[in-house]
Amino acid sequence: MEQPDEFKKVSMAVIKRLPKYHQCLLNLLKDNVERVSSQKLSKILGFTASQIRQDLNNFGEFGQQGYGYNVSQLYTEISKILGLNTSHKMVLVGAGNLGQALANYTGFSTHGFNIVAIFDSNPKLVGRKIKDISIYHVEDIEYIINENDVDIAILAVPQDKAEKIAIKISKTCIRGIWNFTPKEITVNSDIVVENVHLIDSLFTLSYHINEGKLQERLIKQKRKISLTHR
Amino acid sequence: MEQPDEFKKVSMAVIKRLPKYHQCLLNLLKDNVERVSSQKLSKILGFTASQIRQDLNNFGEFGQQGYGYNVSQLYTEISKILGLNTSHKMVLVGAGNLGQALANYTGFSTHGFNIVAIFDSNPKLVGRKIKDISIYHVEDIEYIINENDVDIAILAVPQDKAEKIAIKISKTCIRGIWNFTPKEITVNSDIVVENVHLIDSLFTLSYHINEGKLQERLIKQKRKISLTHR
DNA sequence: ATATTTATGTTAAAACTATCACAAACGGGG
DNA sequence: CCCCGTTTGTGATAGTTTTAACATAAATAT
Ligand SMILES: NC(=O)c1ccc[n+]([C@@H]2O[C@H](COP(=O)([O-])OP(=O)(O)OC[C@H]3O[C@@H](n4cnc5c(N)ncnc54)[C@H](O)[C@@H]3O)[C@@H](O)[C@H]2O)c1
Ligand SMILES: NC(=O)c1ccc[n+]([C@@H]2O[C@H](COP(=O)([O-])OP(=O)(O)OC[C@H]3O[C@@H](n4cnc5c(N)ncnc54)[C@H](O)[C@@H]3O)[C@@H](O)[C@H]2O)c1
Repeated sequence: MEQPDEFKKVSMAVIKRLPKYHQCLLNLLKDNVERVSSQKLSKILGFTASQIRQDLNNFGEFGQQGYGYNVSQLYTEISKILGLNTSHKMVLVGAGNLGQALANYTGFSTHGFNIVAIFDSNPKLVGRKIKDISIYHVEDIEYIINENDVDIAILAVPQDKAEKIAIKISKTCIRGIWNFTPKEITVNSDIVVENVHLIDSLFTLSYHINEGKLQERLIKQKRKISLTHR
Repeated sequence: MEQPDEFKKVSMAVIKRLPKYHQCLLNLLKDNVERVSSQKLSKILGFTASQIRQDLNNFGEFGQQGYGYNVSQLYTEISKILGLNTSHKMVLVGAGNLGQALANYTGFSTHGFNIVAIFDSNPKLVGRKIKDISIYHVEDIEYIINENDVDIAILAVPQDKAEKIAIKISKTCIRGIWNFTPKEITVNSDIVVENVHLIDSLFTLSYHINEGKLQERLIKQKRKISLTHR
């Protein structure tokens, strides 16, 4: 089952770091920095230089001995790898609290991610606009997605509605779902799902805040806490 | 420098799964399920039964051979580990698009995370309320945090303001910062920072959507892409 | 030209995670 | 009370990710 190097799957750990490289290189580019070494990147990003070289080598030989990496070239390559060289059309489903915040945010379109339509089930919202983007009734979603060649659907609906909508749009030309509901959605197709589970993030923060007390508790007990069910 | 077992640091990978266990057990509890085996949890969560047992063993011996885990007990224990047995006071900094969405969300308080004050620099917002929570001027933030024994600060301000505010509140009784700005903030103290980098999440989604094309490109080249800087 | 410095790509080792496998403990039924 | 099926906790194993080391190549200085 050994695969040749070229087709070896890139690990999730590496992929998660790519946006950091992208951001960092964009900053360097803005500062008119022409070249950068893994060493310098290491200083900025806090990853080891070795890791940076290995990460980049998953995708190609972008550097040169004695010179380092050309900032502009590397930025372009990483953009391509992340699929940022072409722009993306998105739809937003759910124009509630979170949906409206996302619709009003300008930071996505600066990277080529544009919301082209918004959907809701609330008749009071349908027909309105957010930043010139029309809100349509969710029943028209499949048609509008296909008609406009939309890439990505942002899910910001109540969690009990998430699954149904996900299944619905999985029959369109949608390639990815950006899911803001706490629900773990599963679509049986080649659609990619990226979850933003804010509660998990908050709980992780809480864990770290609580870590000290947790240790104290264990130290007092002098050994593992053991339970019996009655 | 070997540490005894009880004090061995729990790995990040495990911590990230704890909220999943918590959610899952809450669901079981609601369904009045009394006991559960690692096997059954495995079915629900998609982790291996072995991993689940090892994860839980980082914190104690919560199960019993031949019986499994008592849902209610395990839920309580995981809640304690995550620091959810006591309620948390939070402040929100930045009452813009995202800030308002977060302030209006009820899902945090159901887990004991309550926003007790909101801060902004915009005089038009100061004095108003969101869901009965007053918006104060950000210059009063240190006083109000300390006065109310606030745990957590939510950062939803423009990114160029993030660092300054972070430094300011790091001198209060704040224990954790939940950072929604793209800025990587560093506070030189024992304050925990949890980042929600939405752009990174979107880029990761984009990567996966683009993955197919990326492979094609590599296959056509028949080997790694190699660059020279001139 | 040639030597020296810089810095990559890559191989090897170390550290970290996940899975396997099984003895030991418990529950329940006869 | 004892047997048998269940299921944990754990030590061993396998797999993954990170870090270290270095041969090699380009750039720069001499
Ligand atoms: N607001 C937050 O800060 C926040 C934080 C974490 C998670 N979330 C999650 O994000 C999701 C949205 O949160 P929110 O606060 O914006 O909720 P919300 O109730 O304010 O908005 C939900 C919107 O979805 C619309 N809707 C309902 N059913 C629909 C359907 N079938 N099709 C299309 N639209 C439909 C509603 O009309 C409403 O406008 C929820 O799942 C929530 O759990 C929100
Ligand atoms: N809205 C989104 O969907 C979204 C998505 C990703 C990231 N973000 C990030 O979240 C942050 C907030 O985004 P937003 O869309 O809500 O922006 P916004 O401009 O709507 O809101 C920012 C708010 O912060 C206030 N503010 C400015 N300076 C302040 C200061 N010194 N102290 C206190 N308050 C101050 C402003 O008055 C404003 O109300 C930004 O860093 C943004 O990059 C937002």
